[in-house]
Amino acid sequence: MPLHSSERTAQALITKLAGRVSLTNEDCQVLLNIPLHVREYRSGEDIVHDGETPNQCCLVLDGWLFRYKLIDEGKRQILSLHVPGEIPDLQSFHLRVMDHTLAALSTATVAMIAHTDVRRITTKYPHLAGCLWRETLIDAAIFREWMTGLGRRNAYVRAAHLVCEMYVRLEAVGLVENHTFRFPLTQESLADALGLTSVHVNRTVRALKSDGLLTWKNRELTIIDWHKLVTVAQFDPTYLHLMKMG
Amino acid sequence: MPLHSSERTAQALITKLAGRVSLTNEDCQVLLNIPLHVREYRSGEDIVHDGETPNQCCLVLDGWLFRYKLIDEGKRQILSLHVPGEIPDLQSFHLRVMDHTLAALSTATVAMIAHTDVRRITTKYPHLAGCLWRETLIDAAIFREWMTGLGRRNAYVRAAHLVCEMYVRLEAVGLVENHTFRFPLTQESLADALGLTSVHVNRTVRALKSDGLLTWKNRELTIIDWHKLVTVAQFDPTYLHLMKMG
DNA sequence: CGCGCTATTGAGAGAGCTCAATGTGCGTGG
DNA sequence: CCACGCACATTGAGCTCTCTCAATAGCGCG
Repeated sequence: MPLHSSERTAQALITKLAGRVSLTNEDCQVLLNIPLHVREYRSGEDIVHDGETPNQCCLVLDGWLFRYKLIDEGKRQILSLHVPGEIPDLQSFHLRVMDHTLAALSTATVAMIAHTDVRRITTKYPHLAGCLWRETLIDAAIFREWMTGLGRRNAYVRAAHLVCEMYVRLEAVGLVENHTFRFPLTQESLADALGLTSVHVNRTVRALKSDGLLTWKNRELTIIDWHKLVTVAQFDPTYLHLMKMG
Repeated sequence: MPLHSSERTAQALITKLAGRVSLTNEDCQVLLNIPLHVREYRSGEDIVHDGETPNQCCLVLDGWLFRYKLIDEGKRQILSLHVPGEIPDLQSFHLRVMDHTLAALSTATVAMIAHTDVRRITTKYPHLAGCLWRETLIDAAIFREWMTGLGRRNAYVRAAHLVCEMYVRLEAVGLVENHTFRFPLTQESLADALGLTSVHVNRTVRALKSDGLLTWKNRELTIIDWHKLVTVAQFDPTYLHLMKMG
């Protein structure tokens, strides 16, 4: 029997959280009953803008989102990439004003959750509050790793590291098949994520390909030599905190 | 009448939180009753190490702490600086393993808080849980700003931006006097925070000084021209989320 | 068929790095 | 009170990673 639309969507969140913490049956029931408002975004479309004061946040159901800041004369830094099961703007629940913009990287389906509902749940169910808090902390852990790359890793290593990270994150939500996954970035957006120019990304990616580490074509990326990639990137997935807790 | 030592220390946290959210009398009472264990650290001493699984976190009472990651061959990225009133490793409450190291930047006094006590409080007082959650979100907001600097700002602007940030953060806890504050970094640690080499930091700082923006001597930094500094850095303090909420 | 977006390539320039030497201030011990 | 050691700061010179500018190529879609 097919699930209701709202159940199907909340299921994404449950699956994600359940992969990281222990959820009781009650927890699951509560999550399944959150009112959701499903919405589609086109690639490149802004969802919540820098400076706004949102009263809802969004759960990614399908496609990728990303967050970015703009500084003088069109310079852009991409702060994070978000895949299904994540709530990229959960911070807006406790921080009134957006200090960056959330947008769709590809065509994307998201489920909006009202802050009032989040408040109701976090007040009544401390364990669920803890789960959500934890998600925002993992977010921050990823920021720390990116900072380290931006400050101390060269272009080649930094790119390799990002590929490792996205591979592991997508694996965790079942979106990798045959070492292959959708990687819906343009070279320009990849450049903005890595703090480079698109010209240099082009050369860096070419090197990664010609060194036999990966292939990337038509928004599909395939890992050719995981071991070498991990070695190059000095990739240690601890910071993704995928282990269960609580 | 002098406060008890533990009251005096918890007061630091209350003052900090009260500057950002509304605390009820009950909230304050709860905070004042947290068992604390005060401890001193020498400059440079590690407090919690990468890979550890701490069962407590620490409130800064005096001095500065910092967090960092080490990568191959001694490269170091400083991820954050922490001043009195902050709880730099609060994330360890929900993330079992440390993905970075917390250390003392200067001689520092901290108050240790057991995770069990945090759990007791956050479970029973959702509003306080929210306050603490919010603190970790502000942490993450600062990460985002630093990432933007690391990826997209040049050395001069990045350094100016950090000075602006620390000025505002210290102002908020009353540690600025006459546009002057303690800035206990060496050029080497500043370099690791900015993702530069100490040689380049030396030249960058010289430029900031000779452009009449600031002075910095004997670990004391004075802002000479705040307006120009803000303009150079394109500094907008929104991301510090100093406005009250909730 | 042609427009628009994305990717690719070349060549020159520059911000920031590396290596290495020198300077400065301060605490310690004789 | 001076000598010494140590940590930190400063400076020079050459180098390289990444950027800028600009041109060309490929591809999907109306």
